Amino acid sequence: MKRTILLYGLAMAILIFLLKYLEYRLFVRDLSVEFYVGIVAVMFTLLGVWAGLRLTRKKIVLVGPDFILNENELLRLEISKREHEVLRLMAQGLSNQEIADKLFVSLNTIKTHTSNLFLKLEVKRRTQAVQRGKELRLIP
Amino acid sequence: MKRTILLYGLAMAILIFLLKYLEYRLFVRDLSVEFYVGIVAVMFTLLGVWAGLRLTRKKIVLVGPDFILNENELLRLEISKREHEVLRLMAQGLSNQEIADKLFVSLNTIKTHTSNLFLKLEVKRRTQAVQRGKELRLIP
DNA sequence: ATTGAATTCATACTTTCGGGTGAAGGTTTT
DNA sequence: AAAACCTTCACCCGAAAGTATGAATTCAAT
Repeated sequence: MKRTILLYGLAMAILIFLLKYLEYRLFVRDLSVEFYVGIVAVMFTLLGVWAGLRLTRKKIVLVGPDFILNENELLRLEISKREHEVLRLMAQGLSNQEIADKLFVSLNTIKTHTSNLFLKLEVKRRTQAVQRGKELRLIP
Repeated sequence: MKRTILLYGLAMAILIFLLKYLEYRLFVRDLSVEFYVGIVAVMFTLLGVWAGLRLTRKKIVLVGPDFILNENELLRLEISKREHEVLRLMAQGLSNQEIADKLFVSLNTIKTHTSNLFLKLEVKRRTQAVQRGKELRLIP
């Protein structure tokens, strides 16, 4: 905050210096006052934008879509589409049987997928898999 | 966005009108150019601050501590301290046995706690309990 | 002091999970 | 075509999780 104020003051000083310089140059050359005012207006608008954002920057953060799939990790860990899908459903608290029903495959198939997932994610339990999946942004 | 630009334009128009008015008044009264420029600078600085914040406002959000315990829900659901603690550890991917070891109690005790938690949270599995716990802000 | 809730533990039983192995059918790549 | 990979499924086994019931202990509140 103190730093921001100092920076603002510094910027102000530089601008005032520039303005004085412009004032000297432009008045000597007899340019219109409107043009001069325009430059002042533009410069201070930009300064205002900059200062305003700077003053609030520490409290703000960009908000994008709150989940962006990390496809690199999927590739790196060699997780297939089906496995990814199973991981998603697992993260929703479904049992293997429920996942099997939802995907119209057998319970054994899901077990295979989950086992492979645990290997690839280097975890031992589904709760940990969900955690890890979220950490790596594989699931929301 | 379109609205913002329109508002900015409108504000600009008003300011320009005011400036013209000031220009007329001040020059008639023979006030210094520096004073005039100062007013322009201040106004456009403020305009810049306002416009800058406005242009980014939709993308920003206040950042506080990222977890605030919802004690009301704990009371409402009649979840005891011990149960809450178990829920926390459960959310960290620990098995019942690991939780038991960490709390220096028997496995059976943890099972009792988890069972009661599932009843109170109205879920059937630990993965769902973790989900629910996060939804209700009982755990980070 | 008694009531009531919380915590602890046990036993017994069922269900779900997870590990290991193997294998058939399909697709893609080489 | 052959190799490599994905998906599917099966069977077995042990471990973990979850359900039900009952009970002893502690601790706060009435």
